Amino acid sequence: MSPRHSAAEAARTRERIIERGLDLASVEGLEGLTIGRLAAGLGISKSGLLGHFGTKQALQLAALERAAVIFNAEVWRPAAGAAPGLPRLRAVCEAWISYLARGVFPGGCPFVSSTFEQDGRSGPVRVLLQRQFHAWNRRLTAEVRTAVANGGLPRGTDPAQLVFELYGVMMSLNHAIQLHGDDAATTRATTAVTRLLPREGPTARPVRPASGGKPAR
Amino acid sequence: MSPRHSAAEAARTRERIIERGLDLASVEGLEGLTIGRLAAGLGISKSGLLGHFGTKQALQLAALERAAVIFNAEVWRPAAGAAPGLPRLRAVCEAWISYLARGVFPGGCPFVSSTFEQDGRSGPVRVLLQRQFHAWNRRLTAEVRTAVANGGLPRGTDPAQLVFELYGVMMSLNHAIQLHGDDAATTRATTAVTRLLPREGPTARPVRPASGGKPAR
DNA sequence: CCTACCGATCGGTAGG
DNA sequence: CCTACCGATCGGTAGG
Repeated sequence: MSPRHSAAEAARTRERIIERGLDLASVEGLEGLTIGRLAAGLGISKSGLLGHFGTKQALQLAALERAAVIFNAEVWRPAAGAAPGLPRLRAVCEAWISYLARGVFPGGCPFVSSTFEQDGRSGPVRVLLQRQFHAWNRRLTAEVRTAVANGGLPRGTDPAQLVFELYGVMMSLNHAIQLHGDDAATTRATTAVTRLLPREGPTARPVRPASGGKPAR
Repeated sequence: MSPRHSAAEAARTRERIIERGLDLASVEGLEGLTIGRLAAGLGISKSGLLGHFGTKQALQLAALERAAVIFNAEVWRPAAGAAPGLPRLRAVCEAWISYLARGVFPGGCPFVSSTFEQDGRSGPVRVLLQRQFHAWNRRLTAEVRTAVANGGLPRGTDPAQLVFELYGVMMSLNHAIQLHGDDAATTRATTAVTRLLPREGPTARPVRPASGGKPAR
């Protein structure tokens, strides 16, 4: 009657696969997340591993979903207690920088590695990545709008512009750490964020479209 | 006496391989630059292709060297005629944005795709990438110093900080174009550069380390 | 969860 | 530049 392995054991194995797979993907990319290598690293057979997901693609999707959970726990949750608007934005960026600087994943942020790997492809993996970036975009943009509404950021601030620049800071930081091992970049990222999200409030120069350029949306 | 194919013909074939290989690498990454696929696309045999380079790694290195030549022609050369310092920096950034927006490579800037693919690996390809980024860093940093010296940028500007942030703008732009097909990001990149490299000169707020942070070198 | 296997593709070599 | 081939590894399946 009882199976050789309980459902709970099977679920735990599945967790281990995703965890290890995500670490592997952060280093080797979602394509380098090969079933054979992952199975060998876990001490199980390829078919045993594949039984949990069916296809490599399903494993890739599961790894991305898990990455989102961890990113949320590392970057959003620590900031959730801060006051809405500018304080929360600053807390998010601080946690974001810390997440990159501490090397939560051995190969850096898996979303960064994955996006530049997958952007030339098509299919469900790319689509999921797009949706995940969009979701994070919306969250940040909404928080910027709140900051503008409650006076934390100057009127005239372009939310999409600010989010675009914050992304840049984080990608540049990820790059500096991963390619050059340059820990001084952490300080630079903090400096850049401080200038984008000034403490001083409404008297600071607003982040808005350049005069002459047509406003974005 | 005369070989079946002249040295000139062989050299032209080599050029075609590198050209096509670089396009392929910008989409699939330097690892996805497989000999079989590239050979099939060019209508030659795998061994015929490999004869020009010996190993896949040598092909990858040749592709990266070629990428640097093209990047230089696209981004540095158009700006070389501008006055040293701030005008040249602005011209470089304009050309850089244009290079990304025009889609000179089908998969975006090959240095961006490659750096996030290779940063978890080791070996000559990663080392070359590091050297290429360092060389470009030095060039930009020197130009920033010139701008500070001749009054184009405010005293107290931290060159490494400014270069760090310019990289971020370009990576964010590459990401927005390649993953989201978001052409509005081009305007945002221009806006960000305009704020980092102000027209107004010495009265603008300097890009320097945040107070409290130790100055970066 | 396993062993045993499939066809396809990988980088690379031998020999011409 | 070619054909013909190598061992290794890929994602995945059959059958238990």
